[in-house]
Parts: sequence; C-alpha cells; structure tokens
Amino acid sequence: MEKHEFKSRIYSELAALTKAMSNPFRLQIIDLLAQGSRTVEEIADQLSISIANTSQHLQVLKGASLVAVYKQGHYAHYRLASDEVLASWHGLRDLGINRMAEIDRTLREFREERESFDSVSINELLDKIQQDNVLIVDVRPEKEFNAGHISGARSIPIDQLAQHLADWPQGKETIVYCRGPFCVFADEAVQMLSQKGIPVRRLEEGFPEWKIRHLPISI
Amino acid sequence: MEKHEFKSRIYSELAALTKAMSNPFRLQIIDLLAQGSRTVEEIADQLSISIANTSQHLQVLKGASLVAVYKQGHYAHYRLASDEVLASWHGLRDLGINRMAEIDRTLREFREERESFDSVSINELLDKIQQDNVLIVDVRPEKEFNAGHISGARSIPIDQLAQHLADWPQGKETIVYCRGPFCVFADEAVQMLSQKGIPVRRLEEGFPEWKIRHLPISI
DNA sequence: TATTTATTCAAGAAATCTATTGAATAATTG
DNA sequence: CAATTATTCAATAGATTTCTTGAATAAATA
Repeated sequence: MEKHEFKSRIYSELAALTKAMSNPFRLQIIDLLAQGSRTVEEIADQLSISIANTSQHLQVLKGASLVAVYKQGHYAHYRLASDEVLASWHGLRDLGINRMAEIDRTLREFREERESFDSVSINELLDKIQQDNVLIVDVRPEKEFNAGHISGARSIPIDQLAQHLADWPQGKETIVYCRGPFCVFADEAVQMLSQKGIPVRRLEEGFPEWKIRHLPISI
Repeated sequence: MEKHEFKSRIYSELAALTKAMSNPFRLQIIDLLAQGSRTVEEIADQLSISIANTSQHLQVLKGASLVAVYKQGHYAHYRLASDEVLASWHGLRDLGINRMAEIDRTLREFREERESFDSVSINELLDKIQQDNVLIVDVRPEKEFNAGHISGARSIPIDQLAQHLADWPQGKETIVYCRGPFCVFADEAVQMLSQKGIPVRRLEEGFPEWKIRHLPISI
C-alpha cells in the first residue's frame, strides 16, 4: 500500500467516525445512552423528534460502530458500543466546555437563572463524603437510579422533589446529581431547594462520569 | 432560558465543534500541528492539496477555536489552540484504532508490508530505558527534532538513514519513533533496518503522545 | 391467518460542505 | 512607490447531509 493511500484511508475512516458524532441529536443520543439502553421510541421522546428521524440517526451511529442494538420482541434496544465511546465523547465535550466561549456562556446563563452556578466537582464530593458531611440526592427518574447510582445516594426523582421539601434533613449540605453536566434536573432541584433556604449545590458531572472513574456505585 | 433551548444550543455548539474536526484533511492538519506551528504553505505541501483549500480548512478550524494563528512578515503561522485539542483528537483517534475494524485492517496491512507490525508502547519503552537496554532514534526531520524530542534520542532523519546503516551500534535493540501512530517514517525505518538484520521495532505512539504525558524531553 | 405494533427503508427537497478558480488583500522587497 | 509574495476571500458546481412523508418489514397478538 502506498504511503499516500494509507494516509488517505486512515484519516478518511477517522473523519467518518467523527462525522457520525457531529450532529446535535446524535450527541444527545450518546449522552442519553450513557445512562443505559433505550428503545427507539424512548429516544425519540427524549429528543422530541420523529421516530423515523431517530431511527436514521441511530443507523448512522450504528454504521460507525458507536452504538449496538439488540432486539427483543417488538423493541430494538440501543446501547453504547463501548466505554471508549463515552470517553471519547467526554473528551470532546470537555474541550467544548473549557474552550468554547459560547458554550460557557450558555451554561452560565442557564444556571444563573436557577441559582445553580456554583457546582461541586467529583473530587470535592469525594472529600465531603470522607468527612461524612454531605447528603447525596439522585434526581434522575427512578428507573435510572435502579440501574446504578452513586453509593449512599438517596433517590428523589425531580418530579417528586416538591413533596419532600417540608422535612428535609438538616445539618449537612445537599449535593444533587443527575445525568451529566448538561442534565437540567439537578439545576431545577437546586433552584427548588435553595428557594427553601436549604444549602445545596449540584455535582458538575453526573453518574456516567462517576461510574467511568470506577468510583463506588450501588445497584 | 427554556430547558429545550438550552439543550438545543449546547448540543448544537458541540456538534459544530465536532463537525470542524470531521474532515480527513482537517484531522491531518491537527496531527501535523501537534508537532509545532506551521505556515499555510507547509501544511498544503504536507497534505498535497492547494493553498486555497488549505486556507479554507484552516479557517474552519480557527472558527471552532481549534487552532490559533500569528502572523509574522509574509507568513501566517498556525498552531493548535491548546493541549486539550490534542487530547480530544487522541481520544477520537484511539477509539478509531481500537474499535473500527477498517482502521485496524489498514494499519495492519501497511505495517505488515514493512515488517513493522510488532510495535512497542510508551510504557514498554520506559521499561527498556530503565534497563538501559535501548537505542532510541528519532526519524523525523531535523527541524522537528530540534523543536523537542525524547530525552536521550538520537536524530537520524529518515532520508539520511541509509548513510548510517553500515556502522549501526550493536548490542541494544533499536526503537524508532516519529510523529504518532499514523506517521510512516518509523515504519520505513523499521523496514530498512530489519532488512540489514538490525533488531528494531517502532514506538506505537509518537513524540506528541510522549510530551503530553509529561515524560522527559529535551530541546 | 389477519391485525397490530415498533422499526426501518426509500424518495425527494432544502440546506450544508467541498474543491476549484481567479480576484483581493496586506506585508515585504527592489 | 511598484512589484512580489503568502494568504484570504468570493463565486460556483457537485457532493453530502438532513428532515419529512409514506410505504415496507418483521415480530407479537387476536
């Protein structure tokens, strides 16, 4: 094989892989599948796009070996092809968060409206756990909590949070988390809790980032 | 800001960032700029494409804040905007190498033709250095060696290698390296050296990967 | 076996991306 | 100051991507 053909092949393949990621809906799908497998309909619902369109995006991701599918009865269940897909997406995402002014601005604006800009990193949370000085709350839907969560976290799905505000445990700071840095459940929870005067911040990252670092999880 | 608008903005921005990477020439440019800054003409030469086309690709990369430029006299010197760009590209690249059958096949075919498939990882090289059991040869152009190289490496640019074959040092295995896993200088060097019966393998990675791990370098 | 259901496929219009060409710009040199 | 040089810009044609619509498929159920 020629030197030139080699380079052309390699970089074309890698560009194809990258192109398969380079669409807002497909990135959102990857982020969603980081929580666990989902059917086409569930994904379409979450993204608010048509089933046919969702299916086509999934074909693109499958064609690039970014997701895998297994069929069970009526349903096609899609999942990420490997942890490396997640790691690679996180790399891109963090580059965007740290270097793109527009993304930083959007994050900041959204969170400031919800009094949620002051977030806690995984490392800070680990410190607080060691000092037994924190109440960790998982505000994802119960199904996701049951599929795996930070050890010691309590499950209060965001749509049940209002019922628990009255008798909130005192003394420790509350840290809420959900699916990742772009998951808004945690910001909404911070908004509700801090309006009640409860000391609370969100975890900057989410469960997938915790899990991929092999930190303690429960099922 | 609405939840929906927030997600749409964030993922669109990230998709734009990813799209800026998703072209074979632009990935090659990123890989090249990992060696240091380059003028438009140098980049065009390396990629064998027109200057105008190169310039346009550079505008796309600049628009996504992936590269930065400074002008000096006639020349525009482009460089990577940050180490995070490199890390992000490495993430994608490694996903491709490890998970895409077509890339693996191309690498394997190219290297087997050059008796260069058996490569050494950075970790293995570190072991060999500790045992003082290795001759490290940098086969990149001299200019790149002078801009930074693995400590203890000897510079023999690939086009001068033939002159040094006769009196090659005996006793230690030779490890050659160049710009990264897709750089072919190292494979060509392995081919030339092993045809002379000299024990040699290539470093799987290249100088940028060594440097980004903060391993010892010299200038 | 006919019907229902979840998903995929196919075709087409609109938008975007790419490489080429030649002109425009802006710094340096004669 | 005119000429040269490196780079960018603008316009364009061809290729690719995207979303929509409606039909096709294939597994489960009546």
